[in-house]
Amino acid sequence: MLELKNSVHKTFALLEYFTDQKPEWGVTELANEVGSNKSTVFRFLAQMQSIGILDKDELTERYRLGLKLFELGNRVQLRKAFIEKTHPELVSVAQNITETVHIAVLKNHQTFYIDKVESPQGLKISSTIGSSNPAYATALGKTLLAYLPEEQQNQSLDFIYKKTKAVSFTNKTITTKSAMLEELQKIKSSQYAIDREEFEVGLICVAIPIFNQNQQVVASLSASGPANRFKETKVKNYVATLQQGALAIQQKIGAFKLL
Amino acid sequence: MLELKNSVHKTFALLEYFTDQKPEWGVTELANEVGSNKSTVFRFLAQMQSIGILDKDELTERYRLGLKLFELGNRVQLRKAFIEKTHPELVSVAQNITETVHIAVLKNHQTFYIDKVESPQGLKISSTIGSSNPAYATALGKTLLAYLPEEQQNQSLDFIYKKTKAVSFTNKTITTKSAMLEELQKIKSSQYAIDREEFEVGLICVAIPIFNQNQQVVASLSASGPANRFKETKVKNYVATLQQGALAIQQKIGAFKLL
DNA sequence: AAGAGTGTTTTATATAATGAAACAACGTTT
DNA sequence: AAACGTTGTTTCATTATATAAAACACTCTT
Repeated sequence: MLELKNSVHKTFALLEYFTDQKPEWGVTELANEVGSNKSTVFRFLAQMQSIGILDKDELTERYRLGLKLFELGNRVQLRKAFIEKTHPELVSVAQNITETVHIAVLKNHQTFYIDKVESPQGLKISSTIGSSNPAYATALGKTLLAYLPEEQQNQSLDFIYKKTKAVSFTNKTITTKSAMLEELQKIKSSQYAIDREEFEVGLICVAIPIFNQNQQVVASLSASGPANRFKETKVKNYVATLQQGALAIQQKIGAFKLL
Repeated sequence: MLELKNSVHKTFALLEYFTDQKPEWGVTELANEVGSNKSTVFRFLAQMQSIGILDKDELTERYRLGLKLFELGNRVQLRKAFIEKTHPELVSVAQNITETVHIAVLKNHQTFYIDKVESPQGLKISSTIGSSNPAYATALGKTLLAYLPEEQQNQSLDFIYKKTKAVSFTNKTITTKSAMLEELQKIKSSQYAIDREEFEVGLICVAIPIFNQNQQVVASLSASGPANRFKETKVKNYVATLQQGALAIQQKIGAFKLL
């Protein structure tokens, strides 16, 4: 707060504190957290409340993200142009596979979840649209990396393995650039990626690339669920269904430019 | 711009210009539109771009809403707590009826669309999640008004018909408070609302209230489509299906507090 | 080669943001 | 019931940031 130069940064820095884990904040509470003055934080929150960006809970007197933000988020062209076209395909793939289906893009070297359709089954993966996971530890991310132009791919891998530290989430996580390069080759030859508990123990994910008209990867489509439901034979069927879905999506999006 | 007191207002006022109709803006263009200085607008846009709230198109050099905003919008608890629970029900209702299904709440005396599932048929209604329509001209809005506590209902109707001017969208639009009061009575006795071309010629919409545990209306569920597909007999079936869906949703949301 | 558009940077000036302190309105504790 | 410890909110002199005109850099068009 203190160090941030301008109000735009401050405004959105404050909004960042409203997470799924902590969706509600009081004035004093938030001021202590950000290390800023009570009255300063109060002004920001009150100003955002007055235009609907924040709501104030009448009972608890605490602030939370408001409908205006929801409205703005839904105006983002990504959602309008992309999700509205692709969502029905996710639904039909999910019905076919009966596992949770995700569609994601690469953003800042991370897997950025754009949309999902949840498995009808009780045991399923919980994820958040609009959030990110490390690309090197998910099938979606590996797919997106695999089909990147060589130069870009190299930049991404250097960022992941050189500039930052690739954390080991499980003992199966791929933690070196050379191992990942090998893996990406495999993915390209088999046309799909699989993540066998590389991110979370017990979780398996299968992913397929989605190309635009110019044969560039723009997104990735996946099915994920508990390990016991992803036996070899089933995976083959899943891949086939995902490929059908990816094809249908490609035809719908045409030359769509994502980022 | 000139008149706005603080940066928070200015920031979001600028974002408001990025609509579905005009999703991309150049610096000079936007500065002229808002009647403000070029360099001031530039700073705001550049600052928002630096944190991902805006993206700059590499080719056109123009700004548009960015992924960060999409991310923030998806964090709004409304979406997380409400839509994720209710969406599957919308899907099954839509499959049953084969028309576009909407769920909406009342916000600032308007019908605020939270979620939708589109009709598989070619001819269908296009609407935008996160946008609003006048409550007095839609079945969704009329349902939401009908079940409001008397005092609140009166306030809303006064706002709609006294403080502001109720526009006539078609010759069937209800444009007086007394006529609307009558209509709301009808809705309460029949348990559903219908909009026969009151908002748009050729468009019919049927809506059902959704109550929380305390018997308060929290949302409304609707099916809408072209007039020729909404004959009397079909409407009865639609209402029955919608009521089933509303019931299922009510059980899922419990005491959920919306606004 | 000049002109008319862009987006961007610079700068003195004007304006808004800041934070300590005081206040109000709660519960809780003494 | 009075004192205390919490909240959220308001005030105001001080400080720092936002502002807009002008200049600049760049890309098309003429």
